[in-house]
Amino acid sequence: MRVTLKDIAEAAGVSIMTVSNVINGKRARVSAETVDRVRRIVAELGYVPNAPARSLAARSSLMIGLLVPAATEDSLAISPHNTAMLGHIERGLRRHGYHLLLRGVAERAEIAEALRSWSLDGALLLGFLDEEIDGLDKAVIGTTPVLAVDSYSTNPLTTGVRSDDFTGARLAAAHLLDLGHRDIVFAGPAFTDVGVVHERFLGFRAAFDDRGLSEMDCPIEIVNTTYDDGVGLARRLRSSHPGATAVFTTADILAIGLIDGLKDAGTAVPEDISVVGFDNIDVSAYITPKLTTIAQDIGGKAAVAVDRLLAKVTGQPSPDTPHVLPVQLVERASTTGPRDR
Amino acid sequence: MRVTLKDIAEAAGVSIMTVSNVINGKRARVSAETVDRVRRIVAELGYVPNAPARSLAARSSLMIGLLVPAATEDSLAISPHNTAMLGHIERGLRRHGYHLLLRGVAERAEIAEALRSWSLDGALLLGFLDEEIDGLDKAVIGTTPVLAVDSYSTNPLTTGVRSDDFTGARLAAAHLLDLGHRDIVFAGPAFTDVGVVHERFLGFRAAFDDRGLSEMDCPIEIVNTTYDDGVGLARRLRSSHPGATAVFTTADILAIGLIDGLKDAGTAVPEDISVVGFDNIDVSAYITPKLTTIAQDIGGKAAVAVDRLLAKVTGQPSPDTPHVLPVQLVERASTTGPRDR
DNA sequence: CCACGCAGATATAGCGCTAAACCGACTCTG
DNA sequence: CAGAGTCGGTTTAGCGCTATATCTGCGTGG
Repeated sequence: MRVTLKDIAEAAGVSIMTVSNVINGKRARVSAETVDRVRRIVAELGYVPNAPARSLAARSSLMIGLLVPAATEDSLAISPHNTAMLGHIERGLRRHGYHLLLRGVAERAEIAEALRSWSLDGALLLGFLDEEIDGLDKAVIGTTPVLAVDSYSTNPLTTGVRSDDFTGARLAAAHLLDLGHRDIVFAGPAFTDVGVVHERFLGFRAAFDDRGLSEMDCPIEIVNTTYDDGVGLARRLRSSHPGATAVFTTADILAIGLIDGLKDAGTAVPEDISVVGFDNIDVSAYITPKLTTIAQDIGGKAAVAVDRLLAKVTGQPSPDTPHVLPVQLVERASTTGPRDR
Repeated sequence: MRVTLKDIAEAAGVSIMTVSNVINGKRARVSAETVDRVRRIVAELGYVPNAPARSLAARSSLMIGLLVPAATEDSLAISPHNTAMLGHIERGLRRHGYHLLLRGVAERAEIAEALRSWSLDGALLLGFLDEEIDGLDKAVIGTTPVLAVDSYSTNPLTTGVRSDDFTGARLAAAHLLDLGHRDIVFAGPAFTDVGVVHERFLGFRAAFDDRGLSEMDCPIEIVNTTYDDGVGLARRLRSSHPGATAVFTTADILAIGLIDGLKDAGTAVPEDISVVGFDNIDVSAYITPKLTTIAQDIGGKAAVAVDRLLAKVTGQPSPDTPHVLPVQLVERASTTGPRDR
């Protein structure tokens, strides 16, 4: 029924190992004629190697796990930014001959389980909280190469790749300040004293410091990063921060919801309120007004993540400092000077 | 180093099979005390089953392949609609204890290879061309349950799930006709005499027939379904179809590009040209004007696909007619009567 | 009191593949 | 011309797990 090495071996009149060697390109110890013959029979019989068997014997599966945080609820499980990363990562891995096991992770414990069960050759952790990454010690990870993307964890086992969030936020805030805004709201998810959001907050503050505006009040709005949360924020913004003339958000999708919510409430963007996003997802260029945002190099981040992980997988020592990708301000139409119509 | 069944067995003073039975919940032949003891030791030693070994021995991997068409070029490999499906499918599979192997497929032959190599328990084919699905005979598929999503192929091996494309297009065209449009362009990718796009074309024409407008000219614009293609279409629309007052597109992302292109060229949407999309991806509600489109029940489609596939996987006979999900017109702001300002 | 069934296990035999050791026949080479 | 390679393989020994017998007491009914 299923064609195995044995079948090929019998048909070709050689041993099973010879066939294996041919298939794996270890032609060193096989004559050219034998290679040809085996190749022909493989094609004839439509042989396809059995991956589990290969994994079991070789202790390598050519499979890379991609773990992404997933909500247990019914909301969109994968963020737009992670979705964009996903496509690039899949392509990158495929080009290198690896396969991708996609796994949404709802609870912390699942990370460990996912890592160890599938004898994965390696795993990429996309956008987890730093404390989750911190918790991954040798006992949990075992010997699986793991790399965290977008993490500020100092866990040496997961040293990975991220964007320059600090500079991004600083650029965004500088842009708003230079336009003349002074009452700027920082909108993003709850953060502790470390992590992506915290870093963006620091960058945001730094722009004020740069201009000697350290004493200035910077209202913070804690809000999740979905479209609906943006709409919700818009609803309460006028009452909670009546004087605000600009909002810096930590995610484009949040900014987009915010803009739509503001427009629905009759607040003009950018005339009444300027909005800056972060990520530069595709959609940001499609909306009206086109979103001013901080562009992350998504393709670059994915490529570095894949390269670094595969290097680790093939046993090369990996650097112990994260690769930080530059970001840049993409000035579009959602920002202008205050009362500047 | 790695904890195996053998280690547990030794520690518990039982045979390896007893441990295996406990782990797989076949407690029928194991006493309650033994179950407890083994359970405790499993937890203590942090045992996690080795999936490849299990797959090899049990000829079942708990892995479902998700194959999506992928461009070889650098463009976004996964369409927005498939991306949306992806999230729902992953969640559905995870809830049932299955894992997801995501695989972009650039060439036809890869489908066969992907299907057979990973002793997948089943596979979902997302949005492939009908002729590609047709080519999947017993010899290619083997015994792997396979289900095609969004296909009109009559291949009984892949009978799956799709939306009611015909009705969707008919609704869209009817909507435009009812608004008074007569010169409507059909914009979508090249199609043959079968398949999603063809079906939408038939539905589009049917709306004309319904109104006794069979003789009416329906210009067709062959265009791929990306944002950029939409922009490109906008550029040539005025010259190629100067009289057109409305465009029906086969994908939202194409419609969005078209709208942006038209706006850039100074053509007002919907005042000068009405645009209807298809899919109702999230973005369609974010743009300005909000896109009138045909909503597919993405969550429903994903759920049915998962349910049907898993039924097949567990050996239940599967229906030989595709599950067709209803669609509905979502009337938003990108359509209005011609010259109706 | 003896086959007989049955709970509670265990022993055996692979699944399909690979790593590593081994082997015979040649070819060098000093 | 003996010892040391090389070539072109083959054999052996699993990887960690599961399916399928098989075994061992022990209570039972006839």
